[in-house]
Amino acid sequence: MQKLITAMDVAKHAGVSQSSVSRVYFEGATVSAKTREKVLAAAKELGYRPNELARSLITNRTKIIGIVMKGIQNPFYPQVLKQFTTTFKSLGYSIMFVYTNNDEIQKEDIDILFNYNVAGVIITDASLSLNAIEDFKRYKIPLVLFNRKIASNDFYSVCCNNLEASKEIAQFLVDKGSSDIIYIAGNQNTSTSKEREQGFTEALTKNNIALKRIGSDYTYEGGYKIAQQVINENGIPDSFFVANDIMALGVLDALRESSIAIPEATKVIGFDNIEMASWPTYSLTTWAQPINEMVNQTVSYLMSEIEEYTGFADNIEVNGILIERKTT
Amino acid sequence: MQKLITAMDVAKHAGVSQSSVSRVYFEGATVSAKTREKVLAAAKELGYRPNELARSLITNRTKIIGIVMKGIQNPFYPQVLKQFTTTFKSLGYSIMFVYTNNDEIQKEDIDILFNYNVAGVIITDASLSLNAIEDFKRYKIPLVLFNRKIASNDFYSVCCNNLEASKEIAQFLVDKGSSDIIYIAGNQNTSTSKEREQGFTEALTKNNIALKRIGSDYTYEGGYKIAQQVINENGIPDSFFVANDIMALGVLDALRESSIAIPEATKVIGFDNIEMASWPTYSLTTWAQPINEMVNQTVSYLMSEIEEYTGFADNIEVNGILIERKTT
DNA sequence: CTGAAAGCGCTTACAG
DNA sequence: CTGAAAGCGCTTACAG
Repeated sequence: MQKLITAMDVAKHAGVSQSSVSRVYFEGATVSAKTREKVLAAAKELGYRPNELARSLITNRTKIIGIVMKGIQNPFYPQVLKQFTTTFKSLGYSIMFVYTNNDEIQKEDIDILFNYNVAGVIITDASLSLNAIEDFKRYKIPLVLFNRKIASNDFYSVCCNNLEASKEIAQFLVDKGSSDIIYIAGNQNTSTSKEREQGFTEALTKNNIALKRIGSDYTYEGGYKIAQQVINENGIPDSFFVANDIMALGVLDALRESSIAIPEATKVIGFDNIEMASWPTYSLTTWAQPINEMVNQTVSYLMSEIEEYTGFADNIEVNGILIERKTT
Repeated sequence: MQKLITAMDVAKHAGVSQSSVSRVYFEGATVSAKTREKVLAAAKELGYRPNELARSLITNRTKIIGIVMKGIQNPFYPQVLKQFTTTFKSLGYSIMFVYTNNDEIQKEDIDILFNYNVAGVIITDASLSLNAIEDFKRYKIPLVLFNRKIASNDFYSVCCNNLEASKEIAQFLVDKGSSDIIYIAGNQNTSTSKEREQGFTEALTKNNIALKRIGSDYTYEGGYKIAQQVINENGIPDSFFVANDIMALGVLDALRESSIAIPEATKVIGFDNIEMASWPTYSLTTWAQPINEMVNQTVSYLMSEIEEYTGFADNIEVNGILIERKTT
């Protein structure tokens, strides 16, 4: 390994003390313009850069945010990741990325983040095992559940207002004249799918319509298969409310393969407003999740908890908006 | 901030020295079974975990790999990210994720990775500014350019064999009877687009066919617009070779909107084999990039350079395979 | 096999 | 404003 240029090397070269070098790179420290100049010149010449690891060790705080993601196959999440990365970068924070297959985050998934002493963690589209919950509490690491909440209410979560959204969606379909409606759910036990189902059911009940529910898994293939099944077995309803866009695209494709006219014979509405929903082939009516605002809420909570840990928990719900396109 | 449990705390609790605690957690160190037991028991009780930052500082090496990604909107790359994360995790490495908008990676994009003293870096779908090149050389950080190469040949790159692939694609189209063929290029200056164009041109020339080339930008919208333009201005060719799948989907959608029968009136072939290419709506013929093998080549190079830095550079080309679907 | 001690590259009271 | 010194939590020769 290459010998690192350290603050000591720069100090010698500049004829100042190592502390002075440190002060030049530490925001808020006071150094005279003259010293700063000498240090920066020496640093440039030697190719010095402050070692972030040493910094983190001595200050006992890192500028790393852990992001744990499951559904990276769903185009919604790369967008989210992009937003987070960009926003945190502007605040001087880096992203440690963890991919997991677990619906319920396990201790093993996050161990490494704790070992690196991350400043905060964001978990998207997954819940937490008891083990993991304990660790977050024990080590007082700020956590935000993004687009998912957990039953215990022990952590801060940021979601779209799913209940309100699905009520509006239901009313929208009813107003369009639908009375025979199928809800295609996402993975069981996910708060998003449950809430969307709940709001939807409530609004339908108000209109004296019984909900038909079919379970699926938040994937394109899941939506595709379920729609085929509906076509073959149940007959086509007036409309489908599909718990996320990527499934809705599967539903659309299956309906088309059976030459079912949309929106004439049946209507389809999704959730998320992923990029593909706006493609002319799909032109999917959907609910836009306000990613920007959700990201901002998450970031500002984390920043304040990093500043001073309180463990404060809340479920934040951000309003979205219906995007009407050609499938309704 | 919470007081950390350190090796010293564990040592006192277990009645051994701090060195012994360290040895229990350091692979390859020798400790008696008895000591190990005492230490682990104490550690468990106290909730000790070795501080990765202190470790990295003293050993002067981290277990962090930086991944710099530009095209996260293209579904090809989330897949790549997933593979890298999974593979590196099994090797004990974590991922620091950097998103950038720059076609040419700038010093600012990677500064933070150097400050964290990452063990290695992967840059996908982007090239390097001179500044950045210098830094990688100067600090001797192993680097792999993934799915992109740069002119200077100074770094290891891992790509699909674009030249061979595009030759085969050309021959495939010619064999299908095409003689009027348009190539829709990706971003200018990207090695992938240039190589695909070159191989394609060579094979067409052999068949006495002149290439028609239109530049675009590797996005869905880009493909869509170009195809509309072709429809309105140039007339439909026998077939399109589109430099990546996401653009090809845009092309398909535009053709369909104009009710152009595929593959009867014109054929379309893409590159990447992203998941959506297999969706029944698209069923796009394409070239499958062997992601797994590309990832493995990247990882094994990085691992050996981390073991012992040589700065060895090479351009690795991995063979892919034509996936024939319904658009040809 | 184990412990005492040096040292990784920083920040930060403490004097001056 | 600046320097000398302690200390963050580890690894690793060095003795024993």
